[in-house]
Amino acid sequence: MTSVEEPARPGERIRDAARTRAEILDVATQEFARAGYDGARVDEIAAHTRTTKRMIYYYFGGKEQLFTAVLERAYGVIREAEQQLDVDHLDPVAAIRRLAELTFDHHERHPDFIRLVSIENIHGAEHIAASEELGRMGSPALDVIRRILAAGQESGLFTADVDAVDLHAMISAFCFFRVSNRHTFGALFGRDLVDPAQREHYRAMLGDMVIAFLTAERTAD
Amino acid sequence: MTSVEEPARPGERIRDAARTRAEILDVATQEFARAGYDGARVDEIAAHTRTTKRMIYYYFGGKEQLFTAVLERAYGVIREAEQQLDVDHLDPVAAIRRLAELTFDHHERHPDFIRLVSIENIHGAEHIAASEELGRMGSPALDVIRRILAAGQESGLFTADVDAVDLHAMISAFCFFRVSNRHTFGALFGRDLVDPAQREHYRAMLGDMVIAFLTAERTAD
DNA sequence: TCACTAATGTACGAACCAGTACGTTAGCTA
DNA sequence: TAGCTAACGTACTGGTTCGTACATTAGTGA
Repeated sequence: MTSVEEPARPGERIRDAARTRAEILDVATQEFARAGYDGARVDEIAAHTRTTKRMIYYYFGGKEQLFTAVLERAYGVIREAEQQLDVDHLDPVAAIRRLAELTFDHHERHPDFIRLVSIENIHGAEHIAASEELGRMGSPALDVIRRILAAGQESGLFTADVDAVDLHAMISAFCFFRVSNRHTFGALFGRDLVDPAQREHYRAMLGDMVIAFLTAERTAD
Repeated sequence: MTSVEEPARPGERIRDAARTRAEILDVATQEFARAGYDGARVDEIAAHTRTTKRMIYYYFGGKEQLFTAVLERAYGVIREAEQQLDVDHLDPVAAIRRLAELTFDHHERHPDFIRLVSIENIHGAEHIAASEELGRMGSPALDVIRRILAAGQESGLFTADVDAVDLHAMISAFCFFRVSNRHTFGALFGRDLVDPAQREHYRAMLGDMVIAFLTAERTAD
């Protein structure tokens, strides 16, 4: 995230709206991800900031809107990563694998994002619904998938006639679950899905799974 | 769940420890699944019960232990379903598909269970760790998968040499995500993954995916 | 340089909420 | 049938937590 670090001279009151706002967002992201929406404490967020609780209400209006802003930024980050993806020079099989790995890597690097999304789902995605920004912005990943699928299906490489949204769900499911359910899965089955030593194993497994699905001979249709 | 419905004659105080305990568990399951751990209100649980808050503390000790008891029962339900599964008469391919469908069906029928597990993950699976019962009981599904995999790999039908835990993770990921992330996914991509009209579609997709993965020709090894 | 406003800080209130002290009664058993 | 205990109810408390009223100052534009 875009953490702001400025040498705060003690006793001096420096005014910087953008910095204060950004700092609140940074800390709020951590706190919400740590404890969930209701478990998060506004006072705790303020305490980890160089400003006071008053500023949270000044800039965001309330806990609810703060969480929405946190979500907006977190989704913005993954969208940026997706936009940077360039797979037009790859053949469909390699392109799909690359895309899947991007999702895999992003989810692994941003467990806070995963937690925020889990939390938002517990609350019925009401903050996304309340956010204009989140409704507006589409998904670059979906566009990429659409193009790869079209190419793969046209060339006959891909036998499955899935649509982009479903394929995105399949990829996301694997990547998301690995991080989101790490703790219960580990406690129940004694295997840490996010163990760094197993990282390449699962990354390959995801690619193999998606490619196998897309290229399998259909027995009967 | 095992809801208990007894005609409560008004003004009369009927004593039934088992019924009271079960009723608290029923209501607590709903309340925790609805609002998350910190969002859930002990008073609210009590209010939807024919008894009082005092009884929650009498039987369970506290909010924390109540949530643990709720989790224990929820996991018990899926374990029972898994134990009923009999796939020994099926060939490996059909057997794996049947097992995947069992998970699919259970997750779809028990969204509360999914929410509880999501909530438990937000809290680092600390309640599972604190529960003797949950640590003790293994997973019948894993045993089944192990047997099917062994048969499939021996007969040469399965080319992938996955292990049971990983395959279980793959199946669970798809089934879990579909329910757990229903709201954010729906809000962002405009597709309801739990739409009844799409049920068979996703159920087949899951089976196709798993079978394709297990039976794909490996290009290089 | 003066005045105005955006930005910030302090102190507090009102509601909420987990947990408990204390009192009561149903139903079993000796 | 007496008495004992498991099962239950009422009423309250102490701490917490979101939110705000009110006061203050930094920086900017006229």
